[in-house]
Amino acid sequence: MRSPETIGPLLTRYAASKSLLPGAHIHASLLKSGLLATFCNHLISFYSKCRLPGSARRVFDEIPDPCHVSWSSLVTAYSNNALPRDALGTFRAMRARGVRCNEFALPVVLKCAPDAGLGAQVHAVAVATGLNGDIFVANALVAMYGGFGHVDEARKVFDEAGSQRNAVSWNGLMSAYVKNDRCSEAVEVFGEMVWSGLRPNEFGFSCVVNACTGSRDLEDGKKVHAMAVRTGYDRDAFTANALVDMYSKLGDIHMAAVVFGKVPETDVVSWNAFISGCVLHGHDQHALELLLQMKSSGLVPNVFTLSSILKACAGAGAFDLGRQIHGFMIKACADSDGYVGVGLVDMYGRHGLLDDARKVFNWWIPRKDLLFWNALISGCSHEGCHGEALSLFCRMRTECFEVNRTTLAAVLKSTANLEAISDTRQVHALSEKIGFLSDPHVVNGLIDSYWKCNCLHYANRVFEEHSSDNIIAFTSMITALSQRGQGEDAMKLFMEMLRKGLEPDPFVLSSLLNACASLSAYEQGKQVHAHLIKRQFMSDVFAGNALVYTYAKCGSIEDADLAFSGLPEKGVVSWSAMIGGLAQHGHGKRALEVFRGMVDERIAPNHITMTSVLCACNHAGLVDEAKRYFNSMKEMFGIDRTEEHYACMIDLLGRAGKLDDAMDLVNSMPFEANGAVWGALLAASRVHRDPELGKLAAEKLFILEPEKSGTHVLLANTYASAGMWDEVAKVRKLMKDNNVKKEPAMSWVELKDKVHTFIVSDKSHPRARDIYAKLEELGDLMTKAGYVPNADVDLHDVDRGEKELLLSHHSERLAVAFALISTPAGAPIRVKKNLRICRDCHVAFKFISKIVSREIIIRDVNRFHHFSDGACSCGDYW
DNA sequence: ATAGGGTTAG
Repeated sequence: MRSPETIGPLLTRYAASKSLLPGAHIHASLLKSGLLATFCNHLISFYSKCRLPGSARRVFDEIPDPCHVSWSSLVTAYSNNALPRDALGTFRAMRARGVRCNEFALPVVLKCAPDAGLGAQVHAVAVATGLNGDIFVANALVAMYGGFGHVDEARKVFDEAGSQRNAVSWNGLMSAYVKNDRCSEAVEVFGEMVWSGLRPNEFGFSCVVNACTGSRDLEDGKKVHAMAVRTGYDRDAFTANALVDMYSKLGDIHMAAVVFGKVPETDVVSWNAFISGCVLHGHDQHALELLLQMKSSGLVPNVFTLSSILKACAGAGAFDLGRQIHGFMIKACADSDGYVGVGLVDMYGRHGLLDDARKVFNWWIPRKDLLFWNALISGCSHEGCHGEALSLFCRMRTECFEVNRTTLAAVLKSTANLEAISDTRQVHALSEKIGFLSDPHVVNGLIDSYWKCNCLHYANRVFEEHSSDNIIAFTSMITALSQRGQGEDAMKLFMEMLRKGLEPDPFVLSSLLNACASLSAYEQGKQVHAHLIKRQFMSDVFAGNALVYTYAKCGSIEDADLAFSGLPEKGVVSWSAMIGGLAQHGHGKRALEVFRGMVDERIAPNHITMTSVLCACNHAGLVDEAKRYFNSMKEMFGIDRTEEHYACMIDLLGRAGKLDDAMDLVNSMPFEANGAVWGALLAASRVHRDPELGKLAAEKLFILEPEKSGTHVLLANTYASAGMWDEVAKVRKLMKDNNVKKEPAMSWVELKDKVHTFIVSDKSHPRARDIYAKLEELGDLMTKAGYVPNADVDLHDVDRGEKELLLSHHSERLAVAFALISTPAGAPIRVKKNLRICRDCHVAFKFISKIVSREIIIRDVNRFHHFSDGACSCGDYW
């Protein structure tokens, strides 16, 4: 037996190193020698630290008359071993017995308080016993109030602590603000602490970094980072991880990578922080690469990692990996974590695998909370099962009771697509009732839904109520306007937003780029690009993709290419945008090369990519390649053929003159042929002079799309191309009888900040005189160069000379002439047109491009034509 | 050298 005075320190040492066996041995010998009561407090503490609160309790029960230290040690044993109810019960028993409450018991009891009410009762005990003056107790009170959302109470306790305040007090107060979404105040508290002369420790640094993250304040964050480097606290594991989290959450992926590389001991949390930031900002592919690196560094991903990675899988189309994670989870029984389940429902939902999503949803009994419902409802909205989304929403209201902004936003997407005005109004009323009308996402959903339901009045009202300080409301309106072709109004609204002092973010700029794309506003697109650079948004994946798309739509495939090469990360959307752009510009071979590059990079194509690929084959006349892709896409990429793929294929076969093959495909496809299919066949029948097929297609179109005037014109042209003039006359009479009007052909050209609109024989433009003079001048030069007008197929009921004059006054010619007299020599000219370019203008622009030595780029409804030096990029195949 | 308070990833 050891000498009694060494026993206490020994037990303390065993407790610190959790050496259970030697400690238990001492316990036994104390029992034997009858000295237990002397060292009972050491023993209770020892068992508590060894995570054996039951043994601590048995020691306590052996003591005939436990003192206040024994009592508070037992309370601590329960509290520190996650038994809050036992801790509280023991505390009550101790109070009931009249045992003195000391300053050690209160903090651990406060940690166990289930709500602020009980916490306040403990606070009252502290005041009654005068223990509230103890700084440990005060700090614990600050933490308790902070944790239950009573920040102002926490502040009061903090203030009352006066000169006793220490670093823990400051950190606790900061944490209280951070936990209650008052991050900028937390940053201020940090400033006060520094000002008061107290040097922040590692807790303070990690806490203030989180505050900067929460208040999205990168400027302050960088200052704190610099300060941490100066004081060496950037080497602290928590602070380093918090810095990684800050940079990656705030979108500075580059700095996140730098800081991540300097984390002294990279752990799962560091990886998770970095990976989740990547996913948050759309760098899905990067996130997946990080997972591999993480695994090869020997760390095991946990549920945090997996739920981030599932999002990345959903975004990047890395669907096999998603399935592997699902399998891994079933095996590892990691299903208790709801986040991963939600990630699975979300991933399957976004992949169009609604059955799998439903299965996971129905199988995940343990925690079917709000998030699960949201994931499934979002999946349904996403996949177009809008009716199911609505009925799930109703079921949810009875089974789950809770609804949040994600739910509302998802269900509004469905009411929008169903154009269900009364449902939209009901969701609007519910949002108002439960206080979500201040939420930007809900406002966004409402505006969008009212737009789609054609209720401009309500959309405007919601917008005006929230427009003053809400950038998301502006973004919704700008998106809605640009999607409805009101690009100019979208630009105006953006200017208004700037005037109101709202800082543009990547979302609104991406939306604005779409407006530029729809307007073919190249110059304005470049300005938005400049905004993106100036505000350091170039690492934003969405904005980057929008740039590719916009430059392509504005006729500059070179700029699109540059934007594409500069993307920080290329996802399926980026590749598809580039392939689609190349396809529209007639660079079929290059589009296919890019597609092969995409496959080499192991980016899984989706159905949109495949449409672009087929479209590329179409514009370049690559029939065999198209057939190969069309026939093997299911097998190679797991993509089912959609109506669009069939329409594209039928168009391609028709254009190539394989009308029989095209009809075979129409008859064998699993869809009812739609307007796009018959339209393609009608166009093909005109080019390849098959009036019989033209008649059939036109008859279908008269039923399917009676509102479209183009059908009559194309049919008449088909007859005209086959020399069937009687039939031409019949169609013309039919048009007159049915009062069908040709959709007016229009062209647009951008000059500086303004888009100029022209219609045929337009005289309304302020510079009309100069424009017509230019056309006349060009006409002479063209005739000298060998140009012969081709007026055979024009439907206007006028004599030949007049027809030729009309041709030379087509809207695209006016637009080109206007650009010629308004822009410097040699500058390329970009014109957008609402119909297909006419044959005669196509010939004329070839001549003009050579005469004036300019590149003329025409975007028609179908594709781009680049005229340069007497030739067109389409090779006259269109 | 008997007990207590504040920090990280979805």
